[in-house]
Amino acid sequence: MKPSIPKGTRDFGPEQVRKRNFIFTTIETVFTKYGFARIETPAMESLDTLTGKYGAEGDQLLFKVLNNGDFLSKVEPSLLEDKDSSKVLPNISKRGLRYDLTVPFARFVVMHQNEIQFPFKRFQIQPVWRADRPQKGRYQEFYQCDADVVGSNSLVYEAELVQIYDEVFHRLNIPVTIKINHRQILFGIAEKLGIEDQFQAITVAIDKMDKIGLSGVKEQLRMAGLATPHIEWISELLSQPNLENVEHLLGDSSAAQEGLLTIKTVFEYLKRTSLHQQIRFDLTLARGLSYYTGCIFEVAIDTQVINSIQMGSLGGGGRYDNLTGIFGLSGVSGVGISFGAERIYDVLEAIDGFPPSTASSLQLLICSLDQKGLGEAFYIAHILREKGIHCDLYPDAAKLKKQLKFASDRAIPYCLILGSEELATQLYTLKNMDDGSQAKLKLSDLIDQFS
RNA sequence: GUGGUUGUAGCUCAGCUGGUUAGAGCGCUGGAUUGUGGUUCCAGAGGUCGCGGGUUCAAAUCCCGUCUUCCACCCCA
Repeated sequence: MKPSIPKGTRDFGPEQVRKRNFIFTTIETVFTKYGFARIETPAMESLDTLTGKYGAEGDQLLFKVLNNGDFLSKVEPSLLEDKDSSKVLPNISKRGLRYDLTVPFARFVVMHQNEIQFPFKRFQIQPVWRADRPQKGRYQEFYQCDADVVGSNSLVYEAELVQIYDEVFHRLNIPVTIKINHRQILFGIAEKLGIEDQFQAITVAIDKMDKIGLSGVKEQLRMAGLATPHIEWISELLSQPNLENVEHLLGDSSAAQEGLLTIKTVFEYLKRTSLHQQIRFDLTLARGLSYYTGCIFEVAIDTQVINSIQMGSLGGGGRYDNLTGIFGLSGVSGVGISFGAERIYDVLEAIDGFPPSTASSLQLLICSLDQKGLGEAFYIAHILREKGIHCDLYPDAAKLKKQLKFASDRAIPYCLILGSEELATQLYTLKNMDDGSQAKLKLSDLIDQFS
């Protein structure tokens, strides 16, 4: 059979793993510095835990795991005849692959609430799975890097998370804009116009601003059934999207007031920190229909600095008031952010931003010209490794040409050559692969040179 | 989920409206150099043309299905 892997999944070779780890360890370092502790949760969760948390569309994108055993025999024959998948599904699948890290985390918090000290700061870097249609930068298996704080309403965490975004992208050397908004400000628009029931339609339309422009948003609102004066009013609001103007136009909405105050407080906290990245209030940021209730964040490439790459958001997050409520623990507020590692990878690849590969961690390769030399090479490798020297031996007494090419291809800086002459004199030929020079050394001198 | 797109040697790609043994560059292997790589020269190996079916005297080429890739929606990281 021809080997293949499922669509939207990937293998990672050594070089890709190195580059990915550069991203992961950078994120981990910063998370840890801010006091977040790493946890891990299983790839599979009970389907009960996952379904209904991501909306009807999200449920469609969940990967379900079939029950073990003869699962069909336990299903009512009438159910099978109806061919209604949604009815049969609960009978044949109890588990699914996690869709994100936030819901499993909420489950974790509720299950371990008695062991956890609040506010609890945790981070998690693990793969998640979505049965989405793949595109470039969108996969069915991909990693998320999440940091969340639960059990506190304090806005210092909003400010901290902004700092984390700032520092991670500074360390990765990617210029970004950190956008911040507040759900209550968006709700204020609907409230002010007295059309609270249209809140979702309004946010979905506004969210597309940077993609389809003001006229496109107006068209969307029209299709959603908003009255023309309302559309014009929203249009005016969107064309003056700085904090002062929004305050002026929305100030008499109580919801918007709360949101505006929150944003101002966060900016106040950040005022005396030296941020490297652009941070901007952005009224058009809406973050879909997800569970956020307070501040929302999104990170995108700073197009003022880099305009050559089209790339969606590199991260997002926000505050959710009652995430653990569905698992029976109410009154726990949380705020969190996520990094899109796959997209960050693509950006770093595009701007050539990865640190240069030290192609080999090996300091030297031991080459032997005959069987006797190979035995000696094995022994010398053992001695050198005991001294902590990174070395390897070519596994056969192949042609020297082949062995040197092997070292050359792997950018190993030195080769030690063991032939009959070297064995007889106990003086080993050390070849510098950079300039081609050679020297004869005793084993003790060799150890001195490399340790 | 809707509409479109892609698949030829290890890699990047040619192959026009169907017509003999499907090509190139790079890479790989061997030799020039029987103990010296990264340069050069010479030679060689390597392909179920994504998979399955159909049309035809004849299919990499046309048709259908399927998988995969990428794109636009939807949504999202």
